[in-house]
Amino acid sequence: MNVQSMGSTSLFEDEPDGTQEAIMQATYRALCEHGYAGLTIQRIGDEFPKSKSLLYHHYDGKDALLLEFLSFMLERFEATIPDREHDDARDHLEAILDHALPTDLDSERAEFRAAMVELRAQAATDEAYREHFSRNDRFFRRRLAAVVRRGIEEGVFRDVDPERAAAMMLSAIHGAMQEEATTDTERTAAVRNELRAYVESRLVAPDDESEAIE
Amino acid sequence: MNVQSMGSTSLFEDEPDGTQEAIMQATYRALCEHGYAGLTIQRIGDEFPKSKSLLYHHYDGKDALLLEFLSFMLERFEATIPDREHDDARDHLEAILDHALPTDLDSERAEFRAAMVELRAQAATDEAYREHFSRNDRFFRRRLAAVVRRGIEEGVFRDVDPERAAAMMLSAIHGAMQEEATTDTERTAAVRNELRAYVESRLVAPDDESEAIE
DNA sequence: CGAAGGTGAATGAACGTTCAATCAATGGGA
DNA sequence: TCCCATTGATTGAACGTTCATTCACCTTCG
Repeated sequence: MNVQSMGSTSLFEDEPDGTQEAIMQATYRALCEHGYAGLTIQRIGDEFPKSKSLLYHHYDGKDALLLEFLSFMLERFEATIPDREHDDARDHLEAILDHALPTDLDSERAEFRAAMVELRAQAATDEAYREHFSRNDRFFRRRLAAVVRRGIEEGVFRDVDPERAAAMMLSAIHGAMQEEATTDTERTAAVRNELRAYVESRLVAPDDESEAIE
Repeated sequence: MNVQSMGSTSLFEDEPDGTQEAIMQATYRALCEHGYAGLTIQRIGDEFPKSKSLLYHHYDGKDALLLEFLSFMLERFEATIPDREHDDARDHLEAILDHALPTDLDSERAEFRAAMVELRAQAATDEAYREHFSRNDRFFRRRLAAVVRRGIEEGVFRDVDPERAAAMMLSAIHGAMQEEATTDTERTAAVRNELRAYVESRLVAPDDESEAIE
C-alpha cells in the first residue's frame, strides 16, 4: 500500500532513544524479515534488545502493538508526501506519484512494501485496520485531488473531475504495489510509465487551448 | 483480485455431485463467512456435510487443500472472461472490464472478493501462491493487451503500447478491488467510471484520423 | 519504600494433524 | 448363491505444536 521511502537509508535511526521507538523498529525489522504471516511476538522480541515480555509492559497485547505500529507508519507516510515546493502543478503531481510509487527499491524496502500489502489485507476482516487504511487513503486521495484541482485552475490541466482522476491514480498505485508484492514479475515501472502517459493524455491540457472533457 | 462473477446466483450448484466439489464449496463458504484470517480446518469441516478428518483423506493437508481451491477458482475465472462475441474491440474491452470489476455485487460475492484479496496477500510470502497469481495475472493481462492490439489494427484505438495499457488497466482493477475490500468507502464505481474515461481519452482514436501517441 | 522497567519460565487455548476403528461397496472363488 | 477378503470412505477422539499471554520475581532509581 502506501507507506514507503521516508527515511534516508533505513526508516529508523540506528540508535533509537526511547523504548517505544525501539519496539517500533523491532516490529519493522521482524515484519521485513518474516512478513505479516510469520510475525510473532517471539520474532519481534528477537529483534528487540530487551526481553519479549517487556512488550506486554508497554502494550496491551499483540493487536494493540500492531495497531500502534500501523498508526506510526501511516502518519510517517502522510508527513512525507511532497508538498508545495513545486511551481508547476504537473511537476508537483509527478513528485507525489514518484513518492508513492518509487521504482527503485532496495530489498529492505521491497520487503516492507510487501509486508504492508499483507497488513492491508487484514483490514478485510479487522475493523480497526480498516479505519486506519480508510483514513490514510482518503488523506492521500484528497492530496492528489487538490493538486489536480490546482492544475485545472492554473490552466495546465484539462477540466476533468479531480476526485475521479485522483481515485484512478490511487487505485493504479495500489494495484501496482499489490502486484509487485504478490507476483514474480516486475510491474511497478510499467505502471509508473503508463501513469505518466495517463497524466499526459488525460490531464495535461493541449498547448493552444484547454478543452473540457466529460 | 480477479475471481468473481462466474456462476449464476451462487458459484456452485446447490447439490454438488462429487466429494471433491463439495469440499471446494465448503471452502468457499467458510472463506466467505470467516475470511482467510479466520479460516480453519474446523470451519471448513463445519460447512461440509461429512466429517472434518475426511478432508485429510482427500488432501495432504490444509496447504494442499487451499492451493487446490485457489487453482480451482482461478481456472474458473479465466474460463469466464468474455471472448470474441463482440464485433467492436471497444465493446469487447468494456465487457472484459465489467467482468473483472463488476460494480454491483451481492454481499456473498463482496465477501468472497475480500477473501481473495486476503488470499492474494499470502503470495507475498508463499511461493506456490505467488506462482498461481503470477500466471493468472499474466493470462488476464495478455487478454487485455490482445484486445487493445486488435483495436489498434482495426483503427478504433490509438497506436499505444498494448502491453502498457493493459498493465495500467489491470493495476487499476486490482487497486480498486483491494480498496473495496480494505476500506469503508465504496470505490469500485468511481474507478470503473474513470477507467471508462481512460479508454475514451487515451485509447479511442479521434473520429477523423488515428493519431499516434508515444 | 515503592513504582517503573525488566526477565524467564509457565500456562492454556487454538489448531493442524494422526490414527485406530467402523462402514459400504466390490468382486472373486467355492 | 453365499462367504469373505480387499479397498476406499468416514468418523471421533486423541496428540503435539505453536503461540499469545500471564505471573512471580528481580533490579534500579528517586
